[in-house]
Amino acid sequence: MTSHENEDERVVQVLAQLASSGHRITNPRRHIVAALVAAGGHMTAEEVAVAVQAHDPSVHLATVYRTLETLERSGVVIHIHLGHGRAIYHLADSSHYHLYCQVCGSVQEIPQAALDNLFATVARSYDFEPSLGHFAILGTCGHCMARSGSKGRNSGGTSPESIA
Amino acid sequence: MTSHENEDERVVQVLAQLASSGHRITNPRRHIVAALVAAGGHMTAEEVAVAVQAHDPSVHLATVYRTLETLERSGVVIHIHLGHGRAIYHLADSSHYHLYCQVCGSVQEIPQAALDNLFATVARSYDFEPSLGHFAILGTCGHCMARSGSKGRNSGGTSPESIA
DNA sequence: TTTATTGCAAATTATTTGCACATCA
DNA sequence: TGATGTGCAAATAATTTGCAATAAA
Repeated sequence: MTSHENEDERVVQVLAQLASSGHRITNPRRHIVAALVAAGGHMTAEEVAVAVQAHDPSVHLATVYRTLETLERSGVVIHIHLGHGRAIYHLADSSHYHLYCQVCGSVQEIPQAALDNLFATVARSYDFEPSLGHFAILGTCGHCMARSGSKGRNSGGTSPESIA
Repeated sequence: MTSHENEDERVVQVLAQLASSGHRITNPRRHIVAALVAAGGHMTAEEVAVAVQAHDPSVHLATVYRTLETLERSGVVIHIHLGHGRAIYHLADSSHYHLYCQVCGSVQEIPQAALDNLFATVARSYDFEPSLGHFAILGTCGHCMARSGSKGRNSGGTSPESIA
């Protein structure tokens, strides 16, 4: 029950920040924030809708999209793209990047600092400021790598035979 | 005119590879390949269609999509996602990553080798094999960076105040 | 000939929008 | 009360698919 209380607290926090951004606190918004907090992570808009509708079936998917956008503009939610059109949303508590396994669909988070060097290199060498924050890094996780007999089907060719 | 001849040659090469993959050489396919070669780079499916239709208006967008997929399966074309749903296609001649400026929409290519070391590090640390090949690295190019008075609106937070 | 390809229209998927009604501050 | 938010249905945008007609090998 303690985690439950923590969750409730977090919900209140988020709603407070929403309110302080000049937005109203409504029932759909309460449910949507609660769903995000409960999931503790990555959800598609539709997954949010399903979770919310378990509590209140009248909440419409369009409202979920609009609320998610509002939450994002208020800085409490972030969305990233996993590739083929679908976006996933999560609370903006920690700054991290996402490693998305194209094989099993798992999402691993890595601290932003992990890629600082990479970004610095790109910025320096190519006069370009990367912002992977809203984008996942696609690839294959170790699990799937092992399963497929070290024969990664990775669509790019990160493999040895890079033609450079 | 020399570059024209080179282009023609390249078109023949690509069509040959397509044929050797067991596919038929048709008029739409000739035009589509020619468009990709002429553009020398990144095009959306619709841009390809427009270019093709300048030569033969009867070629349908659906055919462009199907041909692009066929070309990709034959290994002569690659597509990457720039973010919001749109995919871009290009010939698979050189292995490179794409730096996509979210502000002006420009795409800069960087050789794959440039980031290999860094990615290898990620792979080692997180047991994950990235394949940015089919994905662009989003961010802001130097131009737009300067234009916006060093006040990057980059959605992630690549900025100093990383919360780690 | 006979199987791959094409054109066209209709279907999908993910998301957005117009609008009249409901509701929060 | 009066602006903000909501449900619903319809609109988009990008891409895919069924199918009968067409063309390559």
